[in-house]
Amino acid sequence: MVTDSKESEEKILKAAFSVFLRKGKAGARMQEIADEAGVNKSLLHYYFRSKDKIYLAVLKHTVENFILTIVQDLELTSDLKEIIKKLISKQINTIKENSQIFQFFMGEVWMNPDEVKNVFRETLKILDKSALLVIMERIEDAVRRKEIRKVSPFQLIVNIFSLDIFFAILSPILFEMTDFTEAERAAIVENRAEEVFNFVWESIRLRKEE
Amino acid sequence: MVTDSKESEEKILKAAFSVFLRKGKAGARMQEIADEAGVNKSLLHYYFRSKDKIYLAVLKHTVENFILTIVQDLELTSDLKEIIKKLISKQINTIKENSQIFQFFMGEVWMNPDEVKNVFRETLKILDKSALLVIMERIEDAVRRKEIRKVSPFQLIVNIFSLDIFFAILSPILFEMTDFTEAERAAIVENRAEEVFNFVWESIRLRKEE
DNA sequence: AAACAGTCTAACCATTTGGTTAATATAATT
DNA sequence: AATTATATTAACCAAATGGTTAGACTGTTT
Repeated sequence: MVTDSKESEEKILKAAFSVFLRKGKAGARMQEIADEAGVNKSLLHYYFRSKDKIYLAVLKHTVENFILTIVQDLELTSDLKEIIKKLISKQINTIKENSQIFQFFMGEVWMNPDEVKNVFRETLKILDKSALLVIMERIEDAVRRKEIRKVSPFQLIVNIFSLDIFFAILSPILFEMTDFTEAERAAIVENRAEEVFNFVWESIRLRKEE
Repeated sequence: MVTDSKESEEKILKAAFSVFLRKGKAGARMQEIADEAGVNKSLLHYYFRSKDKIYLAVLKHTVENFILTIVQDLELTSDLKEIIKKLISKQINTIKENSQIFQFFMGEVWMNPDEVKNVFRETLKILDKSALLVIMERIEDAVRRKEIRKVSPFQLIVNIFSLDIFFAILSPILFEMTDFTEAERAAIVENRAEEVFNFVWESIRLRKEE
């Protein structure tokens, strides 16, 4: 039944997103995407020309998500401490809710580094980076005001994101190295945002006498 | 020419390692492995039964590398500060030298989480974990001696490794967000170990009056 | 030197895969 | 209602892929 023209395209994209995220570029199958979209396989080639093109669409979406997660649009509290606390908690929540996206991204970065890099560059041109710039300014402000020690805003943000994402992706495996019970593990995951904030803030805040 | 029996097996393994690391499980091709090993494709099935089995061998090797990188065998300086400094610099060097392994690992974790988890568990049983335990004890000692603030040894080690590996894998892409020149980027990469150590140490060291 | 066992290969196979084609169904336009 | 443009599908195809088989080569044992 020919119901609706552009809805098919969306259904395909949605299905492609789901399949590529689960199987990766090499593992994804056109037939599986078609099935999941409830559509004939030829239609995939009708709307997108090839597997590569569909993959590209998915990759774009993924990269956008990735960047927006790092940046995060925060209400601009004046207090850097609050800004960082909110940034971390928002990042961790976003990662938790979309962990597949980030795992996929980490995987594809290595499989198709050039393609990912290109898409990354393109996406950066389009996206609004003001939120990131504001945070960086706040960090520099705080350094000037001696609220925190001298740090590179870029490296600080990278450090924060590292602490957020790596744990989110690998914690199930890392826990294998420990004797924690299920309950303890859950508690650690639950408190990760606080732990990261503490770790970061203790590192950068300036004490009175220093 | 039939030269040597067990050398073929090794050549195959080596080639498999190279191909799987570059292409991932789904993207790797038996023929490519055979070619790279300079061997008939049937021989792959003669020594290993299937693609899955070869993959498993590669995965095991990878996981071992991964764990050994986290753990690192250090000479046991008495000073925790020195231990951490050495741990970070060794981890970063290992990651830099074998970045493919870690990128592959991060990718496979999400594609075959259960398989990876199993291999991880198995490998943990075999490997000598005493080095890790010693470091953890040192951390707890240092807490007792009020050299550092109260931290969970597990989380501290995870945090350190996060800061090491995430940057190593993603820095080329993250730099796209900045205006750094090539020289500046190189300098940042070069100094990453020091940056991480500072970040960590500033976070955990206890000041006199605290 | 004959028999044997282990190693290795060429040829082959069934299945899967991305992609194409030609025809059909539906919606839009005249 | 006839024509045209757009969606959609079933059937098909060539190439690629993991795997098998039957035989050949080589070194060892008898």
